[in-house]
Amino acid sequence: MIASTQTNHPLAKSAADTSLLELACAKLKGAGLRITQPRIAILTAMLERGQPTSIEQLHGVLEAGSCDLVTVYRCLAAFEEIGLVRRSFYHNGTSLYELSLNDTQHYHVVCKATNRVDQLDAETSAELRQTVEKIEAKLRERGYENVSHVVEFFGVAPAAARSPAPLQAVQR
Amino acid sequence: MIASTQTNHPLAKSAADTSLLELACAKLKGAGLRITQPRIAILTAMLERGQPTSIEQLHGVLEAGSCDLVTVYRCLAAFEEIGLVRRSFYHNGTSLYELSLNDTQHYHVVCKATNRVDQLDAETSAELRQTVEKIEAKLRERGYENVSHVVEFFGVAPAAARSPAPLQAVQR
DNA sequence: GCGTCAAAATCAGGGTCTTCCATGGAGCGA
DNA sequence: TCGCTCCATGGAAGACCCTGATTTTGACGC
Repeated sequence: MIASTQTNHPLAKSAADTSLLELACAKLKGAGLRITQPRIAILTAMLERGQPTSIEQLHGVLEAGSCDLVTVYRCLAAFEEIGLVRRSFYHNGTSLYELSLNDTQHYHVVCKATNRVDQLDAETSAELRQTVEKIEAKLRERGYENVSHVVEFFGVAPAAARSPAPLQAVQR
Repeated sequence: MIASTQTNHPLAKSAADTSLLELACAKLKGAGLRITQPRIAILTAMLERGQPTSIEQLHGVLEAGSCDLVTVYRCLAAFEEIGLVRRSFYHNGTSLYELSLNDTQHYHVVCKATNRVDQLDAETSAELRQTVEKIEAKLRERGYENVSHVVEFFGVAPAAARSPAPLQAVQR
């Protein structure tokens, strides 16, 4: 269950993260939502993680920073509502959340054994995205509104990548 | 709680369904599983439904036919294990199950408002399948085993398609 | 038919998520 | 800067979904 292995980055939040945080706050404001301490904490945690994260994991990371579990649920629901985060799934159906600040969507492979999340390579992602967007366009033609999608790959990761639990091996 | 809204198909099981049921039973046997009344009831219900169905809905349909909810859970888990059913998701993350007897996988659009499930047209499905299979092949090259995927589209269906038989919006 | 053992029923429990209500604090106007 | 107004949060309780453990039933081989 991915214990509290999260590496506490000793380095301060990078400048890039900070600007992304501001972007996220702007989105919040734009949607008429308030900018509060817990929300900033959640967004910061997601930025630092940089990969799909379960609510449980998020709350674990935030424990030091004081934020109720219920609040995490509510915030993520709100964020999803306004399109600030995207939801994906583990193999067993648990929800994962990921920031969607830059509009390029990433696609993932989730290890069925360890729940480690890896990304598809850029070229493959691009091709997939193209196909998916074409389909979404067709759906809109058929009259569907507010179209979205979930694409997720699962598999048992090769032992080499699985064993050392490097976590964070993959980031944007 | 999904009232007894399920349409009791007045028509008897079609011949096609019967032969598919036999095929499913053969798969069960092949996997070393026994053929039991509840399992047949579940399979029959899924065949009649012919589209992704939640466990709750399945149990609702089966109520007349006497099958415990726990049994439905376990049977579907067993079926998924041997590849007899495929799992997909609602927009809210609830699991849906669908028989996968013929090896051509269907892709769906789920209405965010009513949870009605619709299929993509054949051509689009085929194109998508091709892309996805290519990606899965790449993943296997990278060392992933037991590769699978979930692809799901969501949207608010056009009113025309939405109004008839709104099939109980599932709330959590 | 009979025995064996997997599968189903039943009961109970854990964990996840939601709801409720009182309180706090962000944002806004004066 | 101050105070007001709601939205957001915290905390606890509880609903719901799913899973184990154990007993009972019944499918299958002989």
